Amino acid sequence: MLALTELERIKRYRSYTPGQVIASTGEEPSVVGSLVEGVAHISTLLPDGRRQMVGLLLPSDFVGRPGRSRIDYDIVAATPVTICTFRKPDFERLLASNPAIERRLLDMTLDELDAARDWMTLLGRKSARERVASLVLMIARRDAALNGEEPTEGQHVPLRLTRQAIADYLGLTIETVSRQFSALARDALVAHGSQRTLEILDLSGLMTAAGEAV
Amino acid sequence: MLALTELERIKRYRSYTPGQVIASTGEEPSVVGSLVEGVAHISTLLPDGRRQMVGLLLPSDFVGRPGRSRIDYDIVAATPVTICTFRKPDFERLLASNPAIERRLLDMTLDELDAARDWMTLLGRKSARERVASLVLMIARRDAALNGEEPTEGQHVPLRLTRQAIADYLGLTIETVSRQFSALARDALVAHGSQRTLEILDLSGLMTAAGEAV
DNA sequence: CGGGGGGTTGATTGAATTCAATTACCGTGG
DNA sequence: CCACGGTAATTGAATTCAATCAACCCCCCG
Repeated sequence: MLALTELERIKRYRSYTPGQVIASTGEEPSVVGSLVEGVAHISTLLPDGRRQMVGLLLPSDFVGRPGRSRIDYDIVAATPVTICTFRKPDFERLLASNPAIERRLLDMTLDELDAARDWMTLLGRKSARERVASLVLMIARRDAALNGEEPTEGQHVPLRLTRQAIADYLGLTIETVSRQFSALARDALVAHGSQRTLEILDLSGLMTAAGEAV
Repeated sequence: MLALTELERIKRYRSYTPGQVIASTGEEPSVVGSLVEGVAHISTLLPDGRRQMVGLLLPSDFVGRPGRSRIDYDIVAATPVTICTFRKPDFERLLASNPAIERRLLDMTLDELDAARDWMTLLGRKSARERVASLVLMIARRDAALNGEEPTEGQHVPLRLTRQAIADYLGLTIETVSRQFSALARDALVAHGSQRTLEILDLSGLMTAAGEAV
């Protein structure tokens, strides 16, 4: 691909420490690029401090908005993060000269839209128990998919999120999240592992608890 | 633009009556195109019948998913709807030959993603009162924007949605929606007009009630 | 050894749902 | 034109689920 060398020439790497703000509401985002390593949170903040996470950025995800000057959410590094960035004009030029990249970007955005809509159903209609079970399943699926596998009983699921991040993601409080994890363990659907990891004991039970068809 | 005549040649019109299903979960969507007239709802359904609306299609919105074979939500006409459609292969060919259309599609999808994320904040963190007030403001803004205006006190806002549709949109029950409308009227923020219309009495009060900064 | 962040658990409160009854609205046909 | 039937909407009372307020634990790190 012709663009690759061009791309090599204009790319730069930036690193962020956990908690560091990558972009914030109202700003013109300074970076456009691709997340190479780590996890970042996309969240919105109501005037009184309530926070809702509206997206998760993982390696290979695109960061920033082509063709838009202002964003309405915050992007914060949750772990050490490395982003491969381009300056905006360079990137715009690259886009214009290479329709395939734009096509890829459209596909990724459509996937994000689907994910956002799934999440809307969770936030609008699911109970606390269903939300927590759904999150466990989502992470288990994503992890299994990395190796081209399906989630299985016995699978160890690393959450990689604090209780506060989980609560902000699920639209709950940390106390409720904690209670629901305990309840899922009490019902023998999952077992607590060490440090933010848990084990799936009953997959179909977990799916039922998540409000999915089994 | 060269593509216009080509476009004219391959387009077809389809009409739907209120309540008619335009596309449904699991299907390969038969239509790709642009909504010309009317309102359609995008919603997801949990196995036990709970429904969440995840999007609204209005004139000029794009319907369908380029490059994806299966959708995970239902699209239903809420009013009489007309869609300008293309057959998939025709449309794919058009896309390939005309990068500008793809760019436009990307922009529209990014806007939809922003809207979905706003809605996630509403669903995850706002109270019933805030949700109802937010909806009224959203519709008032959209209506005012059609004439290039801002929402004003005295403005008559046509909701054009049944209580059930509002409830499915806001992640509430119809009873709660009804109570909150009554409460907003009791507090003199809005006044009931006839048949699914209401009048804004106190704009900044309504914004406060919606959880926005004033 | 002390302190602090993250996490769990308990008691209480409160907001929204559920269950139930009533009223308003609208098109149809007598 | 009005009575009728059905759907949509409102209102009330009881219940439920999650938030809030508060105490405590655990473990790691200084």
